[in-house]
Amino acid sequence: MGMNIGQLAQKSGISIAAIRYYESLGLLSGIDRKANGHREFPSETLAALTLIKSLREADLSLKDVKAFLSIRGDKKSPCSDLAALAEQKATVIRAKILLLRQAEERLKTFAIACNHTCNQVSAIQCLQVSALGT
Amino acid sequence: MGMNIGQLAQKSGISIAAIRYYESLGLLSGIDRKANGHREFPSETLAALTLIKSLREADLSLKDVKAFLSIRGDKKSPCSDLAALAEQKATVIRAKILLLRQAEERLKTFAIACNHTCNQVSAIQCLQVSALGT
DNA sequence: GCTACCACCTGAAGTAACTTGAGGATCAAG
DNA sequence: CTTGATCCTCAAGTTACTTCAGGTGGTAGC
Repeated sequence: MGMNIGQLAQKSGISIAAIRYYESLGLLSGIDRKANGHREFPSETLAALTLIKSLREADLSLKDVKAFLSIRGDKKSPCSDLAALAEQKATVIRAKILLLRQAEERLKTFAIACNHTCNQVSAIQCLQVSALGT
Repeated sequence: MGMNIGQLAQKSGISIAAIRYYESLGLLSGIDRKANGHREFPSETLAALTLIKSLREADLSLKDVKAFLSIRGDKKSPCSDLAALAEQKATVIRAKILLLRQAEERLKTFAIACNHTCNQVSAIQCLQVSALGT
């Protein structure tokens, strides 16, 4: 049942150092030590790490992640707390997606404009041709 | 023509401290000082800051931004350098958008699942109901 | 002339989320 | 029994800033 940190890192796709860092922040619980001092993780830790990874990919701070995990761990917390937090964070993500889409669009049209005039003009003229940076 | 740092910050939406930081990294050029030591920025700086902001919103590192700016500033650089860089970064952004969309989707379905069972179960059951974190 | 206040200055330290490095112990294999 | 992989801790480095402390310059009101 118990896993060591290396296996956990491999299965979760999170680095060993990061796992230790999460533990130091109190995001992971129920971690035992073997006689030799090596960590022994319960299988729940993998689920927790997967959740952390998912939330981190959504650019939630570790503070937010901790809120999720602690609400999840607290049997008395009402469901609505989690739902509200999730909805709030989803809104933030939507805003970020919009910003990224704009940036992508700018870069794409910029590259196209660049290629149209390429070999004829210099980079600086290229940038003047496209709308980027103005 | 010349602007002071406060005006620049206001027009660009970038903090005064960040502008000074960008200057310290060599991203901004052509900055004079008045007799009293205050910075005096040429109007081009506003365009540069707008470009920086746009690229930073796309999560490009300041190192990447510097590459953009220096290729732009170098009259000898061929257009293709900039176009290639732009295309490469656009690809990275697309990948990020995908990740964010997945995360948003997960949070949304999670919130819905949560609300369905709300007031009936605790948060931990809520998380078990939804696919999040499994 | 003096005080208040605002915008500016510098240098240093703090923050988030890790990564990297140093130096040492342990374990599994040959 | 030594070699190499894995583990440990603690400290420092990284990125992109923000915040703080302490000081200067310019002007508006009294």
